[in-house]
Amino acid sequence: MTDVRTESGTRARTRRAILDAAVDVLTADPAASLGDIATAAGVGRTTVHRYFPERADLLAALSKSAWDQVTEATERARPAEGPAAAALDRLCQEYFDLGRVLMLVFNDPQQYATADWDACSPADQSLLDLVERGHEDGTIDPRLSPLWVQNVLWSMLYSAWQYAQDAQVSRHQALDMCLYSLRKTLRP
Amino acid sequence: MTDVRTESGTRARTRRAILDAAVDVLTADPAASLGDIATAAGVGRTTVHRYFPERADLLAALSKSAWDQVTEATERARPAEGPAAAALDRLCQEYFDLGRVLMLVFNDPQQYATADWDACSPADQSLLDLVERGHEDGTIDPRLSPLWVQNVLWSMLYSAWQYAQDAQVSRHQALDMCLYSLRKTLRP
DNA sequence: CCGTAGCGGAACAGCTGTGTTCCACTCGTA
DNA sequence: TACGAGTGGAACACAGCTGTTCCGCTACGG
Repeated sequence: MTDVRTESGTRARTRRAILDAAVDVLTADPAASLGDIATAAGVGRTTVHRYFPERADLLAALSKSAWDQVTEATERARPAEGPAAAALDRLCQEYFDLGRVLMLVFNDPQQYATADWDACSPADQSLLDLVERGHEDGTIDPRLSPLWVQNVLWSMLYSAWQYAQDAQVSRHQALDMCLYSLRKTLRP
Repeated sequence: MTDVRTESGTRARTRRAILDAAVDVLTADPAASLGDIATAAGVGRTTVHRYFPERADLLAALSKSAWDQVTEATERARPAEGPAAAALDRLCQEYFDLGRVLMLVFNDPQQYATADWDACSPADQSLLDLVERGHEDGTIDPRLSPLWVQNVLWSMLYSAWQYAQDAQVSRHQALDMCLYSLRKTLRP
């Protein structure tokens, strides 16, 4: 009945509306109340509680949603194919498109850290593997450890999102800058 | 009487203790209560209110403190002397030492945005000037706009702090990685 | 030794967010 | 038309944080 997968069409739709609104509102103000989220979703606060009994449940669902999106994006980028540097390029582009959803799990990781997320996720792992492959095939600077590359990739993405907001620059241009800089950094 | 500059020795000391504790606690949990901060400072909650009547006053003082530290660090780096790339190196090192204080104003800029801070501060401005100088003297890649360099610098610093925490890596090594990567990115 | 500066703690009222319950409303559909 | 699913809103109790007041304590200097 309450199983997500066997939900009716309407229920699934309002559930999504709430989650989407939560992303919008919480990125703007991480301490926003459930009332704010409900309003943004065009929904009563009661309804929010119907779908997510406690605040933590909503946050967990949000975290899982983000996790799923990252996993899908990672698969789309086919990180194991071709030269490592090129694969990392694809990965970067895919992640960039996810946008705001990821700003959340960045800014307060401890908020959204659930059982799924805290451990080294498959997506994280495939990135680390990718970097090691790059060390071997000579397309990534061996002085840069996988963990450091991971850090730089994410923070560079963060920069790009910020840049697209602050400067009057298209998302495409911001991504270009990001890729250009990242390539220079990783180049052997 | 309540003027910060004419405070007695003891008052100045407890004021600092509260501010320091606030940095510690708020970096760990941005939504921490005043009680938590008071406890961390080894001080009664009443005392906190004696120095900072409202929460906003404490946050403003924190913001101002961070602002002052950034300004001092910027001056120490002498951003207008020598080749631009080298000056930016010095700037990066100075900023890195400020550490956690800056994580605060990053993570929720709208929290700490005061009249001083929101406008383009002298520190920000001298960084932007520095990059333009680098374009002219040929030590910084002209394809990278000043604003983008600013974004990258800060997020690279953030990476380094994160890296020093997560990986079992000394702060010095993290800074080395940061500088190495930044140099590669900015190189013409 | 006394007075004052500085502090801690208890107590209080007010506010905001949360979680819950209950009732009424509006749709589709059998 | 009657029914049930899905919803919104009002109302409530509860908890936590905040800001304030007041009282008692300690330490230090004249």
